[in-house]
Amino acid sequence: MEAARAEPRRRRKQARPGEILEAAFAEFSAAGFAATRLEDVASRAGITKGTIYVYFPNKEELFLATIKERMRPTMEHMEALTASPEGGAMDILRAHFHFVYGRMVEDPQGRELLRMLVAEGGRFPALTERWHAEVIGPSVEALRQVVRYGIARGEFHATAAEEFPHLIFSPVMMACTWQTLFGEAHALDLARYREAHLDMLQRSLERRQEDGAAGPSGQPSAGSPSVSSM
Amino acid sequence: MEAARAEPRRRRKQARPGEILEAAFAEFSAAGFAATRLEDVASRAGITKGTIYVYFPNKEELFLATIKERMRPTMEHMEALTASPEGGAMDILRAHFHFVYGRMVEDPQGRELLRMLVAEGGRFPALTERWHAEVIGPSVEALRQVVRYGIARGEFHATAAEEFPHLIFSPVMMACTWQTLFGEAHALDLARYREAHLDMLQRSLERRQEDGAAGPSGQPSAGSPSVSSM
DNA sequence: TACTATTGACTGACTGGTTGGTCAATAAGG
DNA sequence: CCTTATTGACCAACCAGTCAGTCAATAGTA
Repeated sequence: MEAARAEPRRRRKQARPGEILEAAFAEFSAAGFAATRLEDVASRAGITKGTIYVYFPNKEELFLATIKERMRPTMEHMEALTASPEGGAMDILRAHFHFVYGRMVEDPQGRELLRMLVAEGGRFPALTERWHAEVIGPSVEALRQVVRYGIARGEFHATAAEEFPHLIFSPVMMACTWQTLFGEAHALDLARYREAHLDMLQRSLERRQEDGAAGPSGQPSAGSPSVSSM
Repeated sequence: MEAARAEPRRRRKQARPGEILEAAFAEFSAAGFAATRLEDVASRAGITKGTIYVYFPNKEELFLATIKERMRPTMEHMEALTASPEGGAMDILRAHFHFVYGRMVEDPQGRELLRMLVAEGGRFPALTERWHAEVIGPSVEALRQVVRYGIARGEFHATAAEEFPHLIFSPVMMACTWQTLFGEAHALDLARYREAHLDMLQRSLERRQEDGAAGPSGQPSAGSPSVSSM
């Protein structure tokens, strides 16, 4: 434990918080908030317990910081998705879910994040609210915009998915949870699953003859209308 | 603690285990396994900690018993669903999901059960495996049978939902989780949500002209994408 | 009916181990 | 030297699990 101290001591101050957060994420996601021992977090980060308290005031704040750290990249993607759409609505969904599957389902840390938020949500209402406000809410709203856009341009029919975009997102959540819980023994073939998801989506959203014409102009094949609202 | 001893002391032996399980469910679901104190379980059940150990060997077994107790009714429904189907496949799905929404989404205890299994699954692999073996696995398989039945009778097209019935179930899970986490501040309108779910399902499963014939004889026409079983 | 003996569900004080959090001492720059 | 990041021994609280003892309800006796 005393060997391999090549790092200059002063510079560690920069790196420590990140190292601690990384170790904390691993420990928290393995054992949950209550059952995680700070001594284990410390030893995983290559330090001792006391040092954690130099950078974080207590266990709870460490936990919150850990979650926030992992939430950031997904939050950034959400902003991009909300930007004004162009091209086929189904293509936008395809691209979006490609990112989401990569980020949340295939990446074990993404899955763990979801699991932790579900598991500990009850004890950290502020965290849950923040998650909703900054990730989930915008995500639902962005999907709703895409669906609206698809309806407006005559690509989609007037689907209930406009009211409940949750429906088109839910298979992602299912896959996350499934892989986390049963992945060891009963793993899903994620590539095929994702394609199946998108196929179902297309079939349930696309407009057909019997749906009649849709769109503000009344002409389905008109140019792409903008979705500037909100 | 000494007043109100109307109950005959001897007869309590019958009722105690059930009372303890009920109290334990409330406490475990509120705080999680690790953070739950047996003293709180006891006082909620109107007894003291020692009495718990008369009926359960330790905290872990109490937890397992609590979960198993709540899992039983759903397990029984699964067996019914697996019975040989008749009538419209979509009608069967409708009836099934009616039960499932009532049992898992609208009932707070049903939601809590799911949340607990997700939250503590990592620390109780045996429980997770049992849940998969007795509830989830059969449920997926039963849904698959219904989809297959629908395809065979020409009601559904050759859908990828045959390989991944998870897709048609996933909105239930989403609703459970959503209500548990955000239900306080951002509740879903469950009646509308369920109808939206079923509408989407119907649209994505039903056979259309361009899918070609796929009658009870089981001969899919050329060109129709066949989903190889398993 | 009255009195006593026995039972066993229940209690609650106790223990042994664990862990969040503290802080004086230490060691590594500069 | 002085500064400061880090340590690790330490404390106090907490809690799962134990067990000797209590007492209400019954069974037995006369």
